[in-house]
Amino acid sequence: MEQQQPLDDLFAQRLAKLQALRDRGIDPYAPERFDRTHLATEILAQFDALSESGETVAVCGRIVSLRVMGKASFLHLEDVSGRVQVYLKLDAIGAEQFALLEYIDIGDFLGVTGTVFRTRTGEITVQAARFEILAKALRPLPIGKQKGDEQWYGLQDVEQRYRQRYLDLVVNPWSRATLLKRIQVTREIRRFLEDRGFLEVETPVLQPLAGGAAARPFITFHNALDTHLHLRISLELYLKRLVVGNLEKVFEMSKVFRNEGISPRHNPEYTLLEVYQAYTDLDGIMELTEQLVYHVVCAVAGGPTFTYAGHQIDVTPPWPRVPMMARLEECAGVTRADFATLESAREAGRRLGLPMEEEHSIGGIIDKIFEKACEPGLIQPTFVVDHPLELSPLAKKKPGDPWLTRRFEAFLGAQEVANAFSELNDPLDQRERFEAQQAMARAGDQEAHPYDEDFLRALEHGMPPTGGLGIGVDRLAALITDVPSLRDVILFPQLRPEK
RNA sequence: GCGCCCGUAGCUCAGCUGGCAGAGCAGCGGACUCUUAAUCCGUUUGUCGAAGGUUCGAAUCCUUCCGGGCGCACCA
Repeated sequence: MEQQQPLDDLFAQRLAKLQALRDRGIDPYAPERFDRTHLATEILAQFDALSESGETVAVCGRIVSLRVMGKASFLHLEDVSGRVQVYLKLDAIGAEQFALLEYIDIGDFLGVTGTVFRTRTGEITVQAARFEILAKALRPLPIGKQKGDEQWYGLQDVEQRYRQRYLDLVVNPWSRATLLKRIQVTREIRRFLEDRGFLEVETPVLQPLAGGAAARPFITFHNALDTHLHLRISLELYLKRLVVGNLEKVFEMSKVFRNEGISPRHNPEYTLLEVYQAYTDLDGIMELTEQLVYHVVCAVAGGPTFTYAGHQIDVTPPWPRVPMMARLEECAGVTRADFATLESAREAGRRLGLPMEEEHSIGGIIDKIFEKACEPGLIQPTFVVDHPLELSPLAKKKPGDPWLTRRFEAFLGAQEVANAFSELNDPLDQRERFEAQQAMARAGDQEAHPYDEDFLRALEHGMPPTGGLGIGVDRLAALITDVPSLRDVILFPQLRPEK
């Protein structure tokens, strides 16, 4: 802000233009509103009627191209809908306005009033009767030039695209389209759930204990309370408290925070959807999940199929259900007997060429083997069901087989997009699970679930049978939009701070 | 955290077996009243990511650091 470094030439030139405008009594930052009659694409769509009636239209937007000639000029204005060409002719706008063109640049905002016509070369164009500078840009817009589908120059630098996303949005239509689709994904999720009577709720981001998932939290400090607080890593435990409170059908779609590495598949803060429905079970949640994803894909992709990484993926329900252990035997040749003891489990992992030195839990080994051996093949939507108890401290045990739980993970494009279970509502069992997690924590597992006495108290007041669902919204959006990195569907992905 | 790759003008990029830092676009000046990658004439622009080293001489070679991308690890 207070930097006294000499401004570079481009900036100085534009400051001079700003001053020149002000010297003529025009302050580009003075206008507060411009009442447009049509968006750019509306001009194009309604051309016949507009040109026939000869009515006056008013359009506004950012200048994205500018071709100045001696006594006539063309430019393109871009607004939220698209682009429309504007024709400025000396005879039509007068010498005084025409002279102002000298102080206008690509990137400035302009409001134009005029009539609609078609140029000799066929482009629908607004011929200006007058124009108004609505705001000036002091820095250059790194916009490419465009002819048909081809694009020259533009903004390629990945870091700049993420740090200065506003430039990416102005300059790269494909990036804007992707991000708008991501916004559409969250909107359609809300619409789907609200239409089915789910209440959208907000629960604490700052929590005394961060539970509901296996992950390392961010820890912050509250001065007045003189206490450390954790940024939430999931939404689960507070939403279940609301089910205890008879809200029955709730969801939250909001940020959670995990203190882990950053990669194309991981952002430290990401958008998680969690849904809880009382009086339904895992199978009810499977149907809900299928219908939800089907609805979102149809709305965003225009039909039940989309392409991801070269695969055509069809999300039309129903999706196949496969038990986790059966799948493991199929693609890794391991059975439950291999997981009888920690040592035999490690041995099974080593047979498959996986490093096992760090592994200290059977569940962790099962998870790792599944991830390496089975996930790559799960391209079409698939429910993997019946996860081992050790991996699932918040899920009900499977009746008749307490080694397993009533849980599923939904895979799509070889990625886990949903995780759900019949929620454990037995407070005594839940207490035992927390104790087991505590033992794992003592054994060195930094991501073991914390012992949450307050949550147990809520369960002890009684929670109805409930099905719960979690969906990583960013990953779902990345799949539907066929982008390789989460950063492409997050407006401002996390980067190391500059300097 | 580890490994590999990248960083040159406002933008997109050449230059990299060491020898005067370049092109197109943007900008600036001029011509041009239907252009559209406007065209034509002229022209400016650099801490070559930073610091140090080798060398008569470094954008180029070496070291360290900063920032980014990808892979691995952790995870969703």
